[in-house]
Amino acid sequence: MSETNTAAAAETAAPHRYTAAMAADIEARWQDFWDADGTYAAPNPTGDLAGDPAVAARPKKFIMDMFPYPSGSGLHVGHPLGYIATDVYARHQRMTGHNVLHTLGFDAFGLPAEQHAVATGTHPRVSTEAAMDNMKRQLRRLGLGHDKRRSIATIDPEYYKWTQWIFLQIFNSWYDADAQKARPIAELVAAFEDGSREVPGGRAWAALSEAERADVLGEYRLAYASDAPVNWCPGLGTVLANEEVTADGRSERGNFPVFKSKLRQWNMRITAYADRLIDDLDALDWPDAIKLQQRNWIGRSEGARVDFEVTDTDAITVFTTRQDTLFGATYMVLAPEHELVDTIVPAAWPEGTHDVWTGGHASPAEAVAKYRAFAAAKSDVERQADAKEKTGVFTGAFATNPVSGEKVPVFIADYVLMGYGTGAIMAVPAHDTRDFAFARAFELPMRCVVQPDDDRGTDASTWDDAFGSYEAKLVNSAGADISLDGLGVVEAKAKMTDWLTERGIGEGTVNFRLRDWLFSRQRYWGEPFPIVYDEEGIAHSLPESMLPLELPEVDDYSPRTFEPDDANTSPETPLSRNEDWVNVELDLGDGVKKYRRETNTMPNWAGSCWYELRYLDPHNSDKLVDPAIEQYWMGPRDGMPTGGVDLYVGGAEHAVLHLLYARFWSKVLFDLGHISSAEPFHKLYNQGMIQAYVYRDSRGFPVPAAEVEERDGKFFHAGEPVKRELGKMGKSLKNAVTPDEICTEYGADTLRLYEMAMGPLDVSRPWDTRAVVGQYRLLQRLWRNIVDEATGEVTVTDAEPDEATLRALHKAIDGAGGDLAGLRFNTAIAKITELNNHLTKAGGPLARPVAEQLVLLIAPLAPHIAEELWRKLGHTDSVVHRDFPVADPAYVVDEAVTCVVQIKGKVKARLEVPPGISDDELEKLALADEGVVAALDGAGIRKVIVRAPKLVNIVPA
RNA sequence: GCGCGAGUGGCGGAACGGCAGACGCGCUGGCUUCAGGUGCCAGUGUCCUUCGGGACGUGGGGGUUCAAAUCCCCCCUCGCGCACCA
Repeated sequence: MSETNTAAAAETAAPHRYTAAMAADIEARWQDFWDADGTYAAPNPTGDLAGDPAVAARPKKFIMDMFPYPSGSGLHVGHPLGYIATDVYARHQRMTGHNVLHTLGFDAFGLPAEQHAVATGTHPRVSTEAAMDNMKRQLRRLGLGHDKRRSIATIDPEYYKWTQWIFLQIFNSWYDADAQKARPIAELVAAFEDGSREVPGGRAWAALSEAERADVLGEYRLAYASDAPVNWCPGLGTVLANEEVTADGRSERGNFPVFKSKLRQWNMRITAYADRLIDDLDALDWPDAIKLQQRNWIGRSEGARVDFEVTDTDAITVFTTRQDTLFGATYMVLAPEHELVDTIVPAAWPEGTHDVWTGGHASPAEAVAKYRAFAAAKSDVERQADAKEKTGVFTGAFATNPVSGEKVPVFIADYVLMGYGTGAIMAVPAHDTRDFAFARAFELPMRCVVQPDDDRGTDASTWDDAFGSYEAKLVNSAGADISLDGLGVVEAKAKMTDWLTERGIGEGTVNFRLRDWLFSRQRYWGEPFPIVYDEEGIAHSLPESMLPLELPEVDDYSPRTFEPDDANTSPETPLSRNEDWVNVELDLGDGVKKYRRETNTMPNWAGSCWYELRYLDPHNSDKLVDPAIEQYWMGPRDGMPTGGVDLYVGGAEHAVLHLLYARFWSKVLFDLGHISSAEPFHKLYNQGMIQAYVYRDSRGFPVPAAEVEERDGKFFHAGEPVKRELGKMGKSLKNAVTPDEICTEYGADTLRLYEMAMGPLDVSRPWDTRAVVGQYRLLQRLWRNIVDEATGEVTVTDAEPDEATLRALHKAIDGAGGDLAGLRFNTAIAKITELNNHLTKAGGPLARPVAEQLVLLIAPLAPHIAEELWRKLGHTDSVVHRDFPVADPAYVVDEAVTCVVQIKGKVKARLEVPPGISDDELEKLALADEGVVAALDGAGIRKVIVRAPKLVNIVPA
């Protein structure tokens, strides 16, 4: 259908038919009304957003979407799926006695906005604000019931003042491992001063210089600068967090290669919270898949540290989860970057060193140097690609296996990563796939120490792969001081750990895959760090009174980018070009001094780490959020021990980025007493993606989907056959459909219904513009059931509704109400449609209560038409705050139900019976039924199963 | 490779272990209309049918059960996540 057709229909059809033009008029009027009326304002218990105390006294519901990134290309119909869903849910909750907070802000700092700005030559603030205005217009057209007073944008200085404030809270805190919580750094300083805590290094606090003190504190702060290797992406000109690097070593944005580079960067000590981030998942109502992803990302491994002596003074410490296999450790591997490598390498190869081990090099020093250079030159991409081929070289050194006393060779190899564990492993080739492959390549001995449960035997040299099962018993594991033979893996681990601990050569320990969060970026479009450096280079935090530290206006905001493949480059921060801003004279409490500002900016995750809190109290200039307000909306309560947002809807792609960072910040703020909920989001729901067909021509290029014609199941564009596949919706695939065009064609209520009716919210499914008309017809029939198309007058009567109609009505109320509360919008719509079809078929004017309940029933889904009909029915208030209909149980059951009579599970007869019929009575009726008697054909009856009133199953003898 | 999740008409999808295919699209026929479109009414899983009805049917194979789309085992296909993490 085209726009002209709809317009033509409007001319020729009945003058008061529900058309796209009428929908547009109704929708615009009610959107204006809601804005003017403040219909969706949610009252706070106190402060500038306090309101009706009766509403504020209700149970609260805080319903949130993952806020959008203002993209220059605007929205397609896939974007608002989640926003419509939360809006429908919020409206239903509002109609069932809740004080509902529902709003939407913008996540507006970050790379894409900056790239767009660079590409178009406009300042990111200008292009971002234009994009936000456009998106606000598109979203308003959908009739979303947002409390607009609470909307925020992360780029507003009044917002990022508090992002900076939280950064300073984190900077000025340390993690007290004994108390298992963050505490102010001042308390640590006090403990150092009074000697209640020993200063690392053993010197007195008073004896340390200011720089030395800063270094010590840097080891404790939850936000700290360090020189650790980071992910450097020359193509983007910035460093990236681990979470922003793909599995094949490329940047998630832009797909450029990423290199490991030692650069001084800011980090957040999220690893201090690793245990709590795992443990607290249990209390959250999140999809299991997301919880699992977070658990895997944090990667908690229980195992042991073990020391292997190499020289009289040095030992290699390894982390292993298989301390039970220590007797099978036949060699060791250090990461190429391991600092011990330099000290253990001997001057010459030991007598008779295998050629495979030396790599053909004349001396260990040469071999190691060559291999290190080889490994360092590899990008992460290459390293991934080469994962199957094991490379490495012998260091010339031997270490002592502490349990067998055996001398084992020490290698360096890039399959051992410096960033995990201790950067060193004991290799047990018989029981680890990677060690097995390496041992094969380097002709190293393998010793079986866990008896395989298959028929491969205990001679590991004959095996095809390593044996890693835990369901087996230890063998060949008896030494002078300890024997594990005959023990299961679990017992053997415990025994070995105890033995190591007693000897002081190891201990049980836990390792995490999670690394600290790299928090600085070399970009312009982000929050500046509220940090300055004095002339000694010591970092100082700005006092709260100097916040917000505004992003300076600059002429050149472009990042300095490089050849994507050139690892020998280093980042340059755009802010550093701005000498006037960088060099400042400030009084930080000890007189005016010269300082240099930090010129990195925060990653775009910063603003989204805490925005739920600012929705609560968006205009508070003294506090992040008023405690009473935070307590009301976020505080722990019955059934929700951690507190948090009641429903958070968004895509699953944020499983380990935003959702992990936000949980971390919540925990720090909670520890420091600023908020009452240690978790930001109690219930998380991942909506599926709206997919779209992509049509490609013979060269594989996408052609505009709107211009494709279908003939006999084949597809053509401009006469040429094209291939159809299912993909994402978007401009690049030429298949984007915008909400604007659907609103113009049918109206926002139709769009809302269609998106909700397509299928379950959490499942992805293809968009089909042709099918939208189905929901348009529903609204037309709804309208026609209440309004005379010729006169525009309401047609309801004061006559009593008939029994069948009441039953249809109350069944729909019962079913749809439960479905809306359970986010099952597709079946809710099906039930309302069924009711409406019943009413249409019944014909004649509706009884007033039926019409009114019908309007209230559909109000959460199609709010504009509901408001209009409600007004036409003579009401002067809005449906938004009306009570959702309540089903009368007397009418929810049918007058008569169809009972099926089965013989051996196959339906043979149907009986109309009263719903209250007893099992005995039903069985008699069933056995007396003619069809049943005929089907049984005189056969005896072995058993009869009766489930009154719906089923009888007869099992013949 | 490891770990999750999903396979139901032409399509999107419904089905507390109890009538498979609700609801919608599409399609077929009819009414309205000069006509197209809109709107309205009826039909629409497959096969057979003497038009009463009957048989088969939820990716494939096995099992549990009076009864399986639903629970269990094996296999196939697709999607997602992780991926040298010791």
